[in-house]
Amino acid sequence: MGSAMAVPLYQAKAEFFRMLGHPVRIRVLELLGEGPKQVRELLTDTGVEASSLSQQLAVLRRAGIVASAREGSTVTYALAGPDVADLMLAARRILTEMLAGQVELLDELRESAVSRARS
Amino acid sequence: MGSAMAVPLYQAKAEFFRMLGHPVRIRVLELLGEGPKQVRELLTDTGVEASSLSQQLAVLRRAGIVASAREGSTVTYALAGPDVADLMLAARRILTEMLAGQVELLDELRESAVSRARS
DNA sequence: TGATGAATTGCAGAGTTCTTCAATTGATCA
DNA sequence: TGATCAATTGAAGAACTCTGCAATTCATCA
Repeated sequence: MGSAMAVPLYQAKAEFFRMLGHPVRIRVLELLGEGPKQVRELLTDTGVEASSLSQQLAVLRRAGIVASAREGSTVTYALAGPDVADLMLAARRILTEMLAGQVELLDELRESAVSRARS
Repeated sequence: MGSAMAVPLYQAKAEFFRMLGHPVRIRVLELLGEGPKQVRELLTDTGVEASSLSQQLAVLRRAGIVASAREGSTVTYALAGPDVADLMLAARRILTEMLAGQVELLDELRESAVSRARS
């Protein structure tokens, strides 16, 4: 404990969320939530360029949120720990609520736009 | 339901996380978790430039995660709904676990670096 | 060994986000 | 009204991220 260069917690949090902030990375994490997957599977499931996927996998690897293992000529990825799966579930739950909230908000906005138009 | 231009869910998620991915925005959300705050309070608590804070508040506002209300010459911000507070709590919990995991991972890395150095 | 397939890395250009300065809006009060 | 404080907006440059091409690594197998 007590490193020479402690990163403030709020900054670590921000970096963590930023790391999650990319559609391909989200998809990969959700796919890995189902279980370990080979890169070829991730490739076909996401439909992105091989090198582009690799770049995003590298981001997740550097963050320590996934782990890769070479098996012969193929590479398999998996979530780095059970917490990560929990995290993805929590995020999904939270986001579903959030998006529901946004829909309501949208309705409100629509409503007030209408009343503004009427006046 | 069923808008003309539905955004894929994983993209909405990515945007949401990206929106969280900034140290000042994280700090603001945590401060607002304690209760509504005036901009002046946020200013002194975060210590950033006024215009910089305003920019970040605008990001949170556009995302619909905070709400602002003018009261005389000052403006007060609050979390836009109870889900948001839950979200922040969940994120904190998750991240604490994650960071603990990272420390372990770091220990492992240190360990393997040492054994590599030995061989 | 060389040819092939799987995955990664390096890199350049396009695009996005951050910060800061200056200008603006809105409210208060002498 | 004009002076002042609070907060926001606009805009420009620096910094960062993303994509896709080309080159590379690593393993397999004829």
